[in-house]
Amino acid sequence: MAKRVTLAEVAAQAGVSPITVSRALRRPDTVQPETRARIDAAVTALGYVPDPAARALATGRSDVIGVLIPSATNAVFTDVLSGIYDRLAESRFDVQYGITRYDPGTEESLLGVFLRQRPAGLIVAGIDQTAAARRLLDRAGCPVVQVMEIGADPVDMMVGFSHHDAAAAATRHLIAQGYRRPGFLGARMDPRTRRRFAGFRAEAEAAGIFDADRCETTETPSNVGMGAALLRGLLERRPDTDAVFCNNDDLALGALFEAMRLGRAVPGDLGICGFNDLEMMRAAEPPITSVRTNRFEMGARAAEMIRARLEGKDPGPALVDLGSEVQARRSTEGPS
Amino acid sequence: MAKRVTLAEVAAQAGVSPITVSRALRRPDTVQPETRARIDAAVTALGYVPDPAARALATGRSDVIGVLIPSATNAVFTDVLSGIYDRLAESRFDVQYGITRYDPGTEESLLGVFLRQRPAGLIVAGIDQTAAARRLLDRAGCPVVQVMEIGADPVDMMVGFSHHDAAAAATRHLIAQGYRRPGFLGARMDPRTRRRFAGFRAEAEAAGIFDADRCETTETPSNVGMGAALLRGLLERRPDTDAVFCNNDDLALGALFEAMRLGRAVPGDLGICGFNDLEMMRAAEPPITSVRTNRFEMGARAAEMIRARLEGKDPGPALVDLGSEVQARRSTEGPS
DNA sequence: GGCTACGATGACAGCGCTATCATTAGATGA
DNA sequence: TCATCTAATGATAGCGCTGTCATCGTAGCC
Repeated sequence: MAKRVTLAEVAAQAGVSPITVSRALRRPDTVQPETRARIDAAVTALGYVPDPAARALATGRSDVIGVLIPSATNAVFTDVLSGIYDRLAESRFDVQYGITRYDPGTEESLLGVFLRQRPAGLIVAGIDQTAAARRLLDRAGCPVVQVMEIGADPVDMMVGFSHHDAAAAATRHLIAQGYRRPGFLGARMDPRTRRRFAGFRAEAEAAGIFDADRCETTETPSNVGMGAALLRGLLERRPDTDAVFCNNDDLALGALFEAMRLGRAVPGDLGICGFNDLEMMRAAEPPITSVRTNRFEMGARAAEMIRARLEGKDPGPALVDLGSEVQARRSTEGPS
Repeated sequence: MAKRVTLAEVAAQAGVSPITVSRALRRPDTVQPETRARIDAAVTALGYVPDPAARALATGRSDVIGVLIPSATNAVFTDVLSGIYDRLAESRFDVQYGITRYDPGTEESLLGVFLRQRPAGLIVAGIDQTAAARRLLDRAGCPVVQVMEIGADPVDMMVGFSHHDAAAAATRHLIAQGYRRPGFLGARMDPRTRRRFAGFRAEAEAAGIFDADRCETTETPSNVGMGAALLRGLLERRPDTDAVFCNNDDLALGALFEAMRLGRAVPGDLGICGFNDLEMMRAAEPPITSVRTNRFEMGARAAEMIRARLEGKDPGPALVDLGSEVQARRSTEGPS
């Protein structure tokens, strides 16, 4: 256990009072250059590092930025996390995160855990907090960014994109490519998934080709095997389905493998479109069309907005739409 | 900002002194049942939650368990993280994590960040710390668990498996299946990757079929597209290669897609074996052989060991080998 | 009955830092 | 020259909790 060096020891070494050291560290411009130099020398000589707990207690404020995400294994959220981390790594802030497991109740209680630490800022995924959680956020007393989505009535700031519109664009792409009997594969029907489904449905209905029987969904978590299972189920019921919009890329990959097993040519017999545009979509054979979302950027922007607010700079607009774009690839080149 | 309820207020409400409330909360068996009941009632009535910063300052110990992993997006580490999280979510401990980006220097400095918080415990990935980091860990003054690997000379506790042996087993499997000209694909040649390569090499040499020209590696990060590129490169140089052991599943998936593009039948013309056994391996077409490692369990055990130590229970053996096993699937059914 | 032993509770101080206000020295101007 | 102001620094107190020791009351024992 390295012995702790206190402010007072640094002060003694530098021949000033502790409070001056504190100031020199936090607002260097308020102490005379030569005093500061002496203090800096003492700090490095003794290897002083501030005690975050003591600071938190004295200021009633910690340097923790809390992040609430539904899952630690879903690539979508880990990409956002990376973005956050990237912009906070060199700062005085620490990231602490909580996993909600897609459960609003868990989110609510984790929010309590974070709040009692008086966090410097809060980043939460989505816009579907419970009423109680919403109330907690409203009174958080720190910058709050909702990520992943945009919607009306932000708690504070928001950076994301419209899942509805992104799914609608993907559906339009399928239709434009000539597919006329598109289906939908979805797992873990969380609020974002539902909005994507709504986007698919709206666009399919507008084209007069929506068929509820071509929508294969499950509440269980999403993975590649599930994509295969869902496609199999869908094709058993509606063998003439000529394309599928998959709620995410894992499902799309599973659908591709299942199509191979069933001897359905992609894209000739079956068009496949994913969502999120993970790296593997581009590398697949055939390469799979997907909807690119800017996940890393989302986290990065959220972190930047919080930092800007905390450092008194201009955080820019409170609502940032990062958009999305369909990455058209061979898997949706059109029916043969 | 929800106003903070202090211990003193709870004490007043319950008609006892603050210190008794403190005791009732931390070691309930040391206060009389009825006193405790009164205190509990006051706590719930006022919605009291302890201030972690004040506690940390008073005890010189925080409830933070620090986790150091190389990457937040690599499924391997997020699975470990999930395991840790799973066993700590309901406890008084908070997880705080740092990303080393596979850089020993970053690991060292992050270690400093954690240590100054006087963490309750530390979990670090791997056994390849710098000398300075090693020294810090030795003096950490808290339980330390190294995860992902096992090796000689643990800092404190260790839970993992032998990457060398796991790779050797996979290689033996390829040979047993009849492949005689196996190659190796590797990206991001970190220490674990190198040990896996060593395992492959040892086994191939033992069989008298090692060929350095069949080893295609790169220092750049691993992904599916890279798997495809590496296989292409390998086959250009050694077209008669009849199997590949891929350093991870992303590479294996990329290799599968590339084989499809090149018209090489898997497993007849080319056997493919991955590493980690991510879910998608089972769902692929053909299903891909891979080496199962117990990542979630690894995190879970690490967390349990730390908790046991902190709670004065028996943490069990300090070195836990979780092993690994080859999951044989169609992709290595043997050459045609 | 008087003593010890022990369990339950409380008083006090202090963890390391910072907010607040006070003080000092130096600069400015009539 | 003296009053006035400003910048730099210091003294004091306290953030909310817990370690340590003191105190009190009661059971147990001869």
